Amino acid sequence: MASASGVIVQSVNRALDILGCFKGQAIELGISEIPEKMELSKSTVYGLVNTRLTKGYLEQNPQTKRYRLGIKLFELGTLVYNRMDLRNEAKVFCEELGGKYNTTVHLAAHYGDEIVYIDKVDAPEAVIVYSQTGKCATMHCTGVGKVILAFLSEDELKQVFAKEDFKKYTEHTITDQEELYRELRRIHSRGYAVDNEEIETGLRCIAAPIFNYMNQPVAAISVSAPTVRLPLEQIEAIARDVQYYALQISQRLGYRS
Amino acid sequence: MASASGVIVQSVNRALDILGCFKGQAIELGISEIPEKMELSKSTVYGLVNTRLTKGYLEQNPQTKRYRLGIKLFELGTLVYNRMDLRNEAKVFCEELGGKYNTTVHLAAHYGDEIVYIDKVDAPEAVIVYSQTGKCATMHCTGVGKVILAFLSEDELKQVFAKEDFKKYTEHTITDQEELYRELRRIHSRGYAVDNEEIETGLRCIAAPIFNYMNQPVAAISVSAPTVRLPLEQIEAIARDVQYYALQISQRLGYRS
DNA sequence: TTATGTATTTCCATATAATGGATTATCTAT
DNA sequence: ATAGATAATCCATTATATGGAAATACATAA
Repeated sequence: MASASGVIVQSVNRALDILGCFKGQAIELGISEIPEKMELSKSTVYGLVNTRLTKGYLEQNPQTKRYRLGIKLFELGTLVYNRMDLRNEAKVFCEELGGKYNTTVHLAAHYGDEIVYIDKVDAPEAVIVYSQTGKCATMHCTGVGKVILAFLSEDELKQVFAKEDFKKYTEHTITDQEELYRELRRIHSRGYAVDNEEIETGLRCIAAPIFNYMNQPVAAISVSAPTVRLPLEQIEAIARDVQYYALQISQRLGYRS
Repeated sequence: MASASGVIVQSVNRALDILGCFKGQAIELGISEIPEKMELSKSTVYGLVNTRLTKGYLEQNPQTKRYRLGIKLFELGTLVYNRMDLRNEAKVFCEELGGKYNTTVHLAAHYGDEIVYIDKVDAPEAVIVYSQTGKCATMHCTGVGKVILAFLSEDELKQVFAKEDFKKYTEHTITDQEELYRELRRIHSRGYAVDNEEIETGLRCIAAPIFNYMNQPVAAISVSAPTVRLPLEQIEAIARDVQYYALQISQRLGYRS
């Protein structure tokens, strides 16, 4: 994925970059705001945008003339969602795990150089549920992120480190690269990761890796809950269980230890 | 949307058509199966596919070398989903309606010349739930489809009729164009549509239209349940309630009767 | 192991089609 | 009515996408 080998069609590439502009805060963009974000002339952007528009990949607000991501992306997105083998295999295990500890369970997958949440099972007693599904996990301060990093090869890890900015979310967030390396080694040796209020104060999280038949860490599951419900002294016991479920899923993917 | 006005960038257009090839039964396609489905040379397709590949809009199975829709579509799809104003506005009303009659409630929106299910609230007692979300509704044999058709202008209706093939799903499916016209007039005058086992035997469904501030039928909601739970003699009463909720949503969109 | 067939990937010269700059049209607000 | 801002259109130029052919990779069978 990250390997930019082979033929790249410029206009298609640019059109895809334009879609990327809509991932930020701005839900709608005017036609002249897009060239500001990328080195392109307005008329070039216009052609690209207009092409996507006619196909429903972008929509235009008839009042404001501004553009936003279109329904076709939703259609294809749900297709991808429904066809995701990993998600389908993991579903029952995630539900069982969540029910056991009354925690939210996340399933995240590793694609190229990002980790994407692909499913979530809410805690039975959950009150407010805000879905991370479809979003990218930060690598350095989430359980699923760290545990996948911990099992990557040295090369892959370097590549990820080069792109990730180690933003500080809480006072527990590990922002020092050396310290993160040590943490990853620790995670690797014990087989699970703990996010101890590193992305949000008051939230703790235990994650274990999922491997495919080639022994690659293609995904991870995690249980997360307020610190009071995941007390430090219980972590090791729960982690073993998370690892157990992760192994079940791995085996469904053809993994044999 | 359907208006192919303005500049169209050929390669982008073709790249989007390629994505469309993956909407059918075939989840994965080989590079040489794609040119079969569209008038293009293999190397052209290769360039287009490869470009999408590097951006994560397509993925390649390393074993089989075959392609499938990529994670980026899922990411953007969920963005679209979360940002859909209509869905956010309608949510509470759909839930209330579903709870009241213990039925599944669907919300579908009208985009260009298709009607897409954008949300679903399961019946509280539902056992098997299979989500239509993200899929297109057939226009001639679903409640939401018919009720939106019924409020389109003559021109728009003609355009839709030209594209839709009136496939017969059950013995109740209306396949005759003239008969469908009569049905649509009936729906228009009484303000709601009934799908009486027209897409699936044993399933009945009542739908009402949602209008925007320009009085256009931009969406519809429907309640659906096994025929035994929506007996014919209760339909009119329930329909009035469905219309009521639809009106609430319409007003949220700025509609003023 | 070698041969054979199938599917993918790469190469390259050519002409087409995408591009950027300039112009015009369309709104919005004053 | 006017100004200002933004969107849409036009068009000549050349960079770029394209199709045909060739090469590679891979799987299956001899």
